Amino acid sequence: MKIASWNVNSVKARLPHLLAFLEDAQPDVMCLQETKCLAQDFPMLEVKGLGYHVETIGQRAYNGVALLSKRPAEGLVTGLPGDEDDGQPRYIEASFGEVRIASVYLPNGNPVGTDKFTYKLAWMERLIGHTGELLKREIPFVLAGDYNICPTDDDVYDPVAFRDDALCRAEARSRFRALLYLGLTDAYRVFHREPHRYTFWDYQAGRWHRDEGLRIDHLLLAPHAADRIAACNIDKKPRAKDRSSDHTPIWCELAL
DNA sequence: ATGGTAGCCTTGCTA
Repeated sequence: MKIASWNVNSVKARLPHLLAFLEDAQPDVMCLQETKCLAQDFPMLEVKGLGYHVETIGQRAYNGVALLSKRPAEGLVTGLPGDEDDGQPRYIEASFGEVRIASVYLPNGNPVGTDKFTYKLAWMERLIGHTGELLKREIPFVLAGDYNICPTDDDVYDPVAFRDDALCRAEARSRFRALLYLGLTDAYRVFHREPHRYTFWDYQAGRWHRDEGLRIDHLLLAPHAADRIAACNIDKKPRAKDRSSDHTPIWCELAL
């Protein structure tokens, strides 16, 4: 089973690139973030035309997540549990056979010192709590998405410049590590130990051409999924295209 | 050199 994740930075602007990726990579489940459109405005026909089912929640201009899948989703959960007043569409989760998969769009949190950073940390606390609930079920699951966290300085092109950025701050990194201490596995690091491998390159200042990026998109595996991991990689080809997202897809293969 | 780019339905916000 192949699972991919991609922050597309507007699914409507990225539709040709998304369709090309689905055709080439043939993921069984594709997790999208920053779709930036209401569910009613999602380009359903084009995606369904490639044989994918679609589950999505969204709003105009910001946020939005989706699960595209070759088999229909079951047991859909929309919104991260733990705060009824949080209306930002950043989390969607469902089962595909025996595997449960979530598309996660963790808050950016910049600038530090504002309510945006407070919201990020609170959201992470809720994700930690919900992960604990999922672990109790003792099923294979994958939390895939844009975490807006560089786990270590090896995941940043310029750690000094980003020292006080919300993506690198200790408060955020410690909560990411808390997810790992609960038993989740960073799928990319199972196969790749080298530093400076990225999933995001800012549009500005020629960051892509200089390979000055961040590793902020992650596939976190529950123990029963980590037991079955066969491969994981970052696919840089979509980032090289014209009119690309600032992120590129990451995927893993589970022997399930 | 405190810049630069992209998307949205904008004239600023978010990233």
